Amino acid sequence: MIKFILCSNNIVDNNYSNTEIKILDAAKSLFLKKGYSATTTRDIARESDINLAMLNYYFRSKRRLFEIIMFETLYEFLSKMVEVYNDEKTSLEQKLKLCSEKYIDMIIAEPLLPTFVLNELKNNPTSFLKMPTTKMIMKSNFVAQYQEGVKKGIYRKVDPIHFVTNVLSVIVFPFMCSPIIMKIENLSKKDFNIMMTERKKLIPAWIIQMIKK
Amino acid sequence: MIKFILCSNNIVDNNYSNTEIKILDAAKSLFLKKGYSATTTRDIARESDINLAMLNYYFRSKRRLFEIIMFETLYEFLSKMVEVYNDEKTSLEQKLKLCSEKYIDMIIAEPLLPTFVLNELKNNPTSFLKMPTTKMIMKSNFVAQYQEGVKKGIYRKVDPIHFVTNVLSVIVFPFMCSPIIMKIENLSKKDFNIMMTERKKLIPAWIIQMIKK
DNA sequence: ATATGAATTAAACAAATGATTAATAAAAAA
DNA sequence: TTTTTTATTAATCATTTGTTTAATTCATAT
Repeated sequence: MIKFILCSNNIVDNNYSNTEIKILDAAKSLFLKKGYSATTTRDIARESDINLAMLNYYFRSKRRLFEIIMFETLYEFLSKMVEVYNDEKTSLEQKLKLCSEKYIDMIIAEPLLPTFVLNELKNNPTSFLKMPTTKMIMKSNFVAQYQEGVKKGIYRKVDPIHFVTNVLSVIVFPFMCSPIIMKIENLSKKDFNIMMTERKKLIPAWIIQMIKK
Repeated sequence: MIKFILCSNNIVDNNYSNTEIKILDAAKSLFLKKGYSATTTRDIARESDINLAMLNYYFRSKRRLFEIIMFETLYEFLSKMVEVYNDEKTSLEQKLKLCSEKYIDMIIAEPLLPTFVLNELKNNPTSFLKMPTTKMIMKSNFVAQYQEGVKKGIYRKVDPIHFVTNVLSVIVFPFMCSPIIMKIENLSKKDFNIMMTERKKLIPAWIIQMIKK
């Protein structure tokens, strides 16, 4: 049984001391903002207002601290996915609506997460290998419902991986382009979030049109 | 008039000496692979097989070298965009086909580019501000044709920024997820590229279904 | 109250890193 | 050829960075 927990806003049983939590919070914030290499241990010490030596005292090394944060962040991310995708009670169309709402809210709350995850994953794909929930998406109720629809002749047939990829693409990618979109459309951060909120309703409709015969 | 040119495979009039080109090639490759902070000047010197001091002799600082590469990379990326989007002879549907083909080929040739650009842009959005072609996409023939279609009642009406964002999302995002997709689908790099090549045909059809009434 | 272990601190270390220097080699100009 | 400019090299500098140490404070149990 894994005993992990990352940040102060998490609820799972938490063995971490105050100091550890301060370190983890600051480190997560900095790693997300600047990435692994650009974040120094002294940055983390300053931001969390602890003595530099405490980082190594509690977490042994910067690398190990990073890996704990990476694991927790990935786990949190994937858990929220699985939750929606495997709900037996909802239809495919409801799931589409639920997951775009949930993801968009989640990323508005933590906008640096997607770029961070995908970027650090590129440098170290093995950290993803360890995650249990990884393959669950393709075996989820969500995909099964799509394939049923194909059988019934309601939906067009494509490899489910394309279907899932498309859904995630139109949800997540715009956030990764936020600096570009904000620039070319002259949007404030607030305006941008309004635009993303609009998409909560639009995306399910687009996806349905995309697959419906 | 800007006189820039980055790498050996570029053709524009090139004032750079052999040594400079070796440095630029190695630096681009390393910056793309590892990002700015994780790349050291000694890495670049080793990879380009030049003396460490030559980097500062020719480019003054690591930061300045990076900015040259970033500018050139962005410029190259955006130029290819504008080319397709502003072609007066092609229809919207042809443009969709052309641009998904062109982008997918481009990213297959340089798969690290999207993550690199978006990641480094997050750290320094001003570098994008300097680019001239930035706002051209929204004023392109591509967008105009979509809006015409809306007027004619052929296409559903949404803010063009959503339309453009969606097109780019389904083209680019899958590449940024390549480690994930390869993992959950058990694909080799070759298999993955085949899958992306499939999408060249699929994407234009999806987008049309998405917007057509 | 005292002793024991855990938590915290300031200082220091060793390696890495961006940048510079001073000397030398090569190329171009005189 | 000689002079002058440009390119290249090895060595060095000053910081920065991850990590450790040794001393000190704090908390807890005896």
